[in-house]
Amino acid sequence: MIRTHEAGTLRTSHAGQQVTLAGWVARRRDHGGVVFIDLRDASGVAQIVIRQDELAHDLRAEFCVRVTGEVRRRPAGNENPDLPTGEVEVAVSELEVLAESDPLPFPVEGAGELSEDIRLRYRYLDIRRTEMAAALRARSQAAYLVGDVMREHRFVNVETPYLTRSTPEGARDFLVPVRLRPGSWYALPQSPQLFKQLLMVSGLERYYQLARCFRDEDFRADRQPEFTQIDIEMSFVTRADVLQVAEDLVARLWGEIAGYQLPRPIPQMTYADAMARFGSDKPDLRFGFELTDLTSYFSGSEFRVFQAPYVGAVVMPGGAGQTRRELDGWQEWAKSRGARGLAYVLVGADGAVTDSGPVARHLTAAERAGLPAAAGAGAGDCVFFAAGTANAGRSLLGAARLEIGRRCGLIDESAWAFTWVVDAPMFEEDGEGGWTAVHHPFTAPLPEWEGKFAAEPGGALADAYDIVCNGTEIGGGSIRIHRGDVQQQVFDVIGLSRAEAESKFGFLLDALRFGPPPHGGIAFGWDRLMMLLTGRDSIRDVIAFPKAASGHDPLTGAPTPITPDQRKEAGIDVVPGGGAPGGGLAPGTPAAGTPVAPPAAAQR
RNA sequence: GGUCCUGUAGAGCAGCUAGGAGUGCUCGCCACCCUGUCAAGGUGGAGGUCGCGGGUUCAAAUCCCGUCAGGACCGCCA
Repeated sequence: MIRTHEAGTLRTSHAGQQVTLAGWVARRRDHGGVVFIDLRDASGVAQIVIRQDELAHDLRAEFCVRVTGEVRRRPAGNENPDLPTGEVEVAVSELEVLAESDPLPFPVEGAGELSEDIRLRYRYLDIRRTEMAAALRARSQAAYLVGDVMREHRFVNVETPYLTRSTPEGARDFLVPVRLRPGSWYALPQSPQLFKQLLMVSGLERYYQLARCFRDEDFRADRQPEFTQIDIEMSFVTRADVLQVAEDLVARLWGEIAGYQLPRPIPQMTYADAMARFGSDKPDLRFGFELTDLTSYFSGSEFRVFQAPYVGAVVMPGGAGQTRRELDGWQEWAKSRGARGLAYVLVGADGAVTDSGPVARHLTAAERAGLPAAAGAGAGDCVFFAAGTANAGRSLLGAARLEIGRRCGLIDESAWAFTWVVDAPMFEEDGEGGWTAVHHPFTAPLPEWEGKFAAEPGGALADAYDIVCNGTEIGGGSIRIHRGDVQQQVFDVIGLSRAEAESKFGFLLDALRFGPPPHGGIAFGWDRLMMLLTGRDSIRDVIAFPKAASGHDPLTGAPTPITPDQRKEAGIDVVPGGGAPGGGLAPGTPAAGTPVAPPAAAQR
């Protein structure tokens, strides 16, 4: 080693020792006759003192240096209590510049807010900053904890392929051309879902993996095109067994990283409850102000807007004091979410509904009189309404509830509020008269729905569970279908023909013919989970080299065009069907609107 | 595909509502001074296509149109 000690480890017990340190110039304080340098390495910072060395004046921020000298107690009164090493300093006898640094594109030390673009372009400098380094260290520590917990539960860590088969359902795939089979493409996995189910058929019984997943969809602050899941699957289990393991994992992570003792078991609520009470399948339980259902209250109303399948309300405490401009702002807010507006009434200081707003004058005296109590509003509050279909109305009110929570400071930022949301619907209408799987088509129905989900898809409930923390879904899973006939019924409901099913999932259906065990699992969004655990606002702050929100990598410039030669060699423009090895079109009808038909299943 | 916000020196910003010379702030950078600082301090200095293009105007960082880039959200994300 070219150093004897790490800077952040020096203490008074080292006083009198000769040490050699190596690291970066975090700060320099040049007094002419004496120069102080804060030397930073991965362990922390130590002050070094340089006298009568001309080289010291030429040091600049982020020079990489090596120093040798004696550790001394600082003179009385000059200790720095803010620094772990603040009682000592190194009196330098030798100074060597290992590498100089150009002037920095942005301050590495003491930086406040920085544009993310420049941080990503010089990500290696960004990671020198303690906040970023701390996030990556926390992530590493958390990954070790996951390994510990999974090993204690005797899970087998298996790596599943990154080069796999395109599955047209769900998100868009990232595609990889294959030189040896011109015109044929691999897809990067959206999740290891099918492989982990195959591993259950294999009899491993307990599988986990920190798996990279790829989805070619638009970005959000908490969404990246490649992201990591803690992927878990278990055999011979019921829902309760999976939740037990999941809670063990979450409890360990929050206990050791956030110092938070997770209450066990984590409470559960049904999907239907979550939607009715919070207007969301991932409710933020850090504050109350649940939605109220006023459908029956207004069932006889003459007000045409309230003659709807669903009328609901949410209360904004103190909202009656809002200016006209603020109330109009809510209309704009609602319109930006695709709603017509957000009706409201204001409750006066006397506890009675005032005449303000466009709704109050349409209500009868009786309706107005009972409204505050029915909506749970008190004097000075504002009641927002949504009327329409239950789904749309509740979603709007749920979003309004979150917005109220933010604007009114109702959310305790230091709180952790976990819940399971269980029993989601199996299917939802696809808008074209058919059904589509809410979760994925391998999700098992609740036991009581097993015999009848096909006859009544709209009401069928899945044996599925999402874990929600502070209004963010951090994981989700289900008990899977392990019988081929049930799987086939699901495919029938979602209108997937036998030929299509065979073409797309034939390998899974094959496997289900060979004694598949009952199984189920869960996957946690690792990046999102770390974002919560480290208190960051963006998933990009817990990923070493993320893509920018615009969809590219400012550091490397990827993605880039390829050369005509690369294009030719990869066989990108080759249309399979006759010429390509193993070619021929898939059996059944190729997906409509797909210009190039997918190749036949390769397993045949 | 859509809505909104942002773009001014190397970094972070103010200036824009109400047009009047690149007017300003903090940090950084360069030179010099300085032997106890720890966001060191002091003196002096350099650094600008006000994202880009067009329009209105006697005059545009400022108003209008377009465009590009970055960000947040809706759609999308089984």
